[in-house]
Amino acid sequence: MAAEANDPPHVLGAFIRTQRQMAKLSLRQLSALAEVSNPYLSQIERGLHEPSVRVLKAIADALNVSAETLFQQAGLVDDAEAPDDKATESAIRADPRLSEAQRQALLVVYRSYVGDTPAES
Amino acid sequence: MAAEANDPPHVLGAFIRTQRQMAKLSLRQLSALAEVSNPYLSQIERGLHEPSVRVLKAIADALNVSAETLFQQAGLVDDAEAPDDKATESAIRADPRLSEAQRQALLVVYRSYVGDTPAES
DNA sequence: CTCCACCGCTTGGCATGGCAAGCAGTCGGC
DNA sequence: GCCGACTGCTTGCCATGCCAAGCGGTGGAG
Repeated sequence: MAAEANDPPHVLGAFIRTQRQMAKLSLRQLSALAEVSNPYLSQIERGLHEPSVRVLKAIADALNVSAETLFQQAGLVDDAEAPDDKATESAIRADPRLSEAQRQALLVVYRSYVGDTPAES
Repeated sequence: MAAEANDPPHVLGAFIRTQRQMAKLSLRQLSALAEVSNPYLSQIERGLHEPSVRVLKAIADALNVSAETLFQQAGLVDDAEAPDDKATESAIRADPRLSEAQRQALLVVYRSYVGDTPAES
């Protein structure tokens, strides 16, 4: 009953490793960018440790991913929180710098990403 | 001269304490809700410790504030620059429903619309 | 083949996170 | 007066985060 996939640190580590490899970085390169030691990064990637906020942020920065994304992987947005589904859409709608056409285009793209059909409700 | 205000843990602690008092909760009550020990919560509020991700999330939950808000107080969102102009960009960055690739793509499109070059780092 | 540079991983140890137990102070009832 | 029940805080102590040093393995240059 290893249940690897349910282990939060394990999931986070796998995600980080994947991101690192996609960015074509070696473990040491990333560790240098994030200013953490290379052994510790290795341990994080293999799920042996749950990194602190500071380290998590540093890694997110070095990988050019948003910190929120990593926090999500770290298992902290599991249920009770309202994920604020509408936040992005609202922001796009309210943005004064967009023309109407641009606004519509952006919304279409965004909805296709999140799998939200305009809803014929 | 203890630069209290600049100490990330100190700021975070003060914020938590304020939120707790606004919610009319005693220290022990909040500690029970968040499932952390009351002495430790006391230490966090006074800036003596920097809580882990797990504890931070638990406290955010118990206080009914978004985890993101606490992370911001914890000093890990140095992107920050987001007055009015950046509302849309922030929303995209924070959106949990986007994959990293999608997030980047959306940002590129948005920036091309508003004529904003990445500018930073 | 030897050497050097890189890869990722293991090990020991110090610093910090986090808790159980116990402290002093305040308030209301007896 | 004395007593519980509440407030927040201090003090050991163990578990964990995090790093310096060193390991074996691979691949190209001499």
